[in-house]
Amino acid sequence: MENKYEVVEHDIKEKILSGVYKVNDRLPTESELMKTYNVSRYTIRHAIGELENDHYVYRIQGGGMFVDDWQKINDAPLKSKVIGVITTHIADYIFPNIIAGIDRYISNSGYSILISNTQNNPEKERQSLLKMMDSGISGLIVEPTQSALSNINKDIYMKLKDLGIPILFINAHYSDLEIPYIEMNDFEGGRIATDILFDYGHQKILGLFKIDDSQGVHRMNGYINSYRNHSDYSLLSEMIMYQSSDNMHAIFKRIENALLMNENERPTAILCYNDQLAIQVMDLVRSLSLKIPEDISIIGFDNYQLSQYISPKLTTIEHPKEKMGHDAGKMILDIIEEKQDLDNIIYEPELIIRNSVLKK
Amino acid sequence: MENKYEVVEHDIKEKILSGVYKVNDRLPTESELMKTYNVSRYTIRHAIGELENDHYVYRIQGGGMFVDDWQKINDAPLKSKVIGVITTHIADYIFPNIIAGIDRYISNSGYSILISNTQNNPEKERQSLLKMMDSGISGLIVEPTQSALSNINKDIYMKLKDLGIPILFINAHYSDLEIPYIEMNDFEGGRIATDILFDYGHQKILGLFKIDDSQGVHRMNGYINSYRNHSDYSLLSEMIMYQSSDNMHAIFKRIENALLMNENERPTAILCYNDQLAIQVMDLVRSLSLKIPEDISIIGFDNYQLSQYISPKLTTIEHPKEKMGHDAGKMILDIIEEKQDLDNIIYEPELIIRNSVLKK
DNA sequence: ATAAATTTGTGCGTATGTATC
DNA sequence: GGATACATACGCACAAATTTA
Repeated sequence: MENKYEVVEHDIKEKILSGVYKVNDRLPTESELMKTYNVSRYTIRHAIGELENDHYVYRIQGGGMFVDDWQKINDAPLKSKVIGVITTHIADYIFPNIIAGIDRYISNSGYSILISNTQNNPEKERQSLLKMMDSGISGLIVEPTQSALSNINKDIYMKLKDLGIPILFINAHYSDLEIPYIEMNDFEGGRIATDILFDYGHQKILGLFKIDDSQGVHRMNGYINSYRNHSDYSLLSEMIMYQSSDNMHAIFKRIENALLMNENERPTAILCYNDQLAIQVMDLVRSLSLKIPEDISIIGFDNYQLSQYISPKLTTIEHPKEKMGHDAGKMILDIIEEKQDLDNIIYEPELIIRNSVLKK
Repeated sequence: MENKYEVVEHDIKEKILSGVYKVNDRLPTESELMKTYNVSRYTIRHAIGELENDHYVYRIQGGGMFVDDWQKINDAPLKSKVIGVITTHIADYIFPNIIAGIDRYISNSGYSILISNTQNNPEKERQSLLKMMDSGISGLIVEPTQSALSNINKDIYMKLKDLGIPILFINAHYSDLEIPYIEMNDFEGGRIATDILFDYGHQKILGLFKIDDSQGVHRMNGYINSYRNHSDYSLLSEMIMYQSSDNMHAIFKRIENALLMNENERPTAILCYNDQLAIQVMDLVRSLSLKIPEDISIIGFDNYQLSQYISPKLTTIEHPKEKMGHDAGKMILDIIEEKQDLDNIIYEPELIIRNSVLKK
């Protein structure tokens, strides 16, 4: 049999849940409830006390009793309104802009960002994924680590899908997972960057590509495609591929060797995997007493903020950054709320012409 | 005054916490407690009821009252290993470096960062704090918003302290809260930056200060202090104070007017609140066909990454950024794990001399 | 195995304290 | 200041579960 206080408790709780009493509505006074249910004041207080513990009611001495924000408080531990974001770096390069774009969108819906970085290490990516899984996130945005290599964390991604946590990849994706993604058309970017160099009369174009992420591979393939359309030269001698695990000192030594060839043999332009590399290469070129762009033209990728402040200003391929973050935030919330997968987004590249390329 | 039931509650709770009553020990019966504390049964039941809600005690009808496994239950929500970080911006200026420094330290201990920004708006700071409170974070690092103005969120900070969530301020602190902080010695920074301009022979130094955060106020006071030591000129005509809510167009107009005075009257140097402002001011100076540093010398604050890439390279006061983040991460984990407050950290300023200041 | 004693749970009446309107 | 409403507190009675004789 239900106790008296339980009858009162359940009846009032039912009225709150069904909307008869809405959030911050004032409940009847204790005296009124005593008459309504024909019980003592103790019983009313006991019943309301239970509801107060469960955060359905709050009481103000002298003021009255009110309906608490039970939906928010009860949902909080389940639907924490947190989006996990895993990127290779947090503070460097274009990542702050991407993260800011995500934040700009999702914070309007009351979401926060739980951030973690992988430092380009798949083992760290794994640890980040496990942490995210424990943290009760509502969705996850990941920039894959070494996306061109085999994906050691497939099991975790599958597990997250099983748990009903939507995932979205940005910048690149693992081809063996059916997970939506937002990225650049990097192949096309590599192609048009190389095309413009050929159009400007360059014939030997050194390509520098990091090939453990798929951006680098696609950019390289675009470069190769353009090269095949414009030139008879063998590619191999004019392309340097590297992985993030490589000793960068040795890579720069190889670039230096290419630049130290005699004037007829050496490249007149360098296509760099990204702006970060391009800025380092510019320092190297200058240290060899070569001028940019008179002796060597340089193109980068991503339109890193610094690119327009260095001298000469760097010609580069645009990366949407903030917009990508914004779109990623929108897409992950759409998936969370509509529970439906949406189409991938691919941005077409756009060349930003500045002063690091010479028209011959 | 403490109510009777609170006296009983606290006394029993203290005995549980101190180990007089251990987990699953049987407590004295209600009758015994009535005699011990010389109160009614109602009061005993009220006291024990509170302890039951907080999971310090469980009761078995007919069986007795026992000590609950309070350590496990109370620690569970704290186990989230997440540090909240609230800053004015996420992607801009020096904040990515600070955040990266925090991450570098705390990720080694398995912690993640839950990030939120205030866009320099105290109301947004409030929302961020409330979100953090709901998210079960273990600690909180906050860069105060408009720290020189009255703090509308004191109640939330107090609540967080009550919940046992350690808080740490960086860059500035609210003076009406006893919460540890890590910041620059901004007064000294303002002083030495102004000193060097006087040492270099400048006599009229325009000071530009944002005064709704305490960094700006301290830098301004350092400037004033140096000015008093070096000059007879009235300060007021050579100092512009503004708040983030001000129309920056109007502020720049005032700077322009100061620069358009005839050569004997106009300032020969400008001390800028931070590098971000300094870079904008440099554009303004150039647009008036004045040369830096030949006509106008400029000093900023914070050693923003861009400062060494622009032309001329900006002379500025160092801001530790990554180190501050790192130290903040270490301090918040120390507080969490050792449960003891530590001393504040104040970094002494260091002048970085580049090319934006002329020795006259 | 049963009954009695013990202990907590439910419930009422009353009185006084204190915050709000 | 007065009326109202929630908070604390005491005493009593009976119910229900457990322990003990």
